Amino acid sequence: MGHSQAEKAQTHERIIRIASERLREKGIDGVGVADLMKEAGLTVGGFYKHFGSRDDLVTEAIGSALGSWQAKIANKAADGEKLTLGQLVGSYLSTAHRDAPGKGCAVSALVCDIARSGDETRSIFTEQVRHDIALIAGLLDGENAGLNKADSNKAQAVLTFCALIGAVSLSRAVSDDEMSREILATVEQALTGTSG
Amino acid sequence: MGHSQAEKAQTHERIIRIASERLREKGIDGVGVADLMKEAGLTVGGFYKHFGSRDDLVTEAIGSALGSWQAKIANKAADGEKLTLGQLVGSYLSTAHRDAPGKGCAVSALVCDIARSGDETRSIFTEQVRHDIALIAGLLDGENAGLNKADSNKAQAVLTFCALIGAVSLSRAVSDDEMSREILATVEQALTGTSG
DNA sequence: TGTACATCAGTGAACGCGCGTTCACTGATGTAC
DNA sequence: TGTACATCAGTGAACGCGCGTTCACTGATGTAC
Repeated sequence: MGHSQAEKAQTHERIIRIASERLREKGIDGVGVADLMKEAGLTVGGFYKHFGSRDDLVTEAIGSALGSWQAKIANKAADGEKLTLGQLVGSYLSTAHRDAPGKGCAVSALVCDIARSGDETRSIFTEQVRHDIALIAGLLDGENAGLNKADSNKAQAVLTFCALIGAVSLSRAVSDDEMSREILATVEQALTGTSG
Repeated sequence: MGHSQAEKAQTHERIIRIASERLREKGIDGVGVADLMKEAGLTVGGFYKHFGSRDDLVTEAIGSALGSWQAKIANKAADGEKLTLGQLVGSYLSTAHRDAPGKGCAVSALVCDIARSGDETRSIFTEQVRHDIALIAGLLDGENAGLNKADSNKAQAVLTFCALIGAVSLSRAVSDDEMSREILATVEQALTGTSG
């Protein structure tokens, strides 16, 4: 039952990290405060030393979840050579990503829930989407040597983003594994093959 | 408090219709049995004369919701001349559809929820998606006079479907109206303009 | 450097509300005679 | 055709469980002297 300032910060982050995974897996209404604290090795009561309410945690955890995937991509890009669109699309539309929503992109895991959420969450979400689309548009720069770069890249980036979100969402909801894989493979082919 | 066999069937359909709208609007966890019955002009207790449990209702209502949008499209096609891809995409990506999820396509309204649902619901969903993709592929027949019709149409239909779902989902979750409209307009342009 | 004391992260029981479900009851339907 | 009776859709109060939140308490941290 010891506690220092540093420990509190660690605990806080631990709760957020667990919550951000469980939220992506089970949805906003699928995670309970008691279960979350138990998984963090704590008891319920302590929760309110970290968050004003369950809603506050959800807002913070979704923000964290939205950022974490982008951070993963950024790390991958920073690690070695620069990231290509093909790599991004390939990993996004992989069965590994489909099967691990908790560690994956929060946009495709939570779009529906966020559409029903409050202004704060939706506003954080909006900036994330804006950022993601810009990131894709940037990657298109390398591939498209066409005319009207800025505008056409932006449009192509929006289409690409929508297709990615739609494909992963559908591949998770569909119960037929063959169809699920077909959706992922087809969209990957369309976005990285002779498209754009 | 009167009741005949015909009245019971009507009541059952009324509950399902209301539930299918509210589910699309508020998600699976967002609708309560008591509220639903109240909106249908009834009291809670009677619910179990129609459904074994809340889960049973949800399964049936989602099935109904998934079918209803397709039925709407079918009617539109049957009414006058035959439906074109441009018309389908245009109405799907309209702000009217975005702003009325309760009366719109259940796929984009509930993908995330369905991914977390039981086998029965996901299986019904799967067949609906299969059907929708076939419908789009059929519409592409009219427009694409290219080679390898069957295969390329199927692939293009999958991409189109994913983009539609993604675009509407995102347009609803984003809080910036300008960005929301941009997503819809950009994807419509990409799918009906010089794409494919 | 040691000692007394305030702070506060974490505990775990208890509270209270919402909601799905149950149940005894009502009265119109519709069948049996 | 009329009458007695069984059925069952719908009522509304009550139950019980889950879950978010509160609260009195504990004991290590870290500051004041």
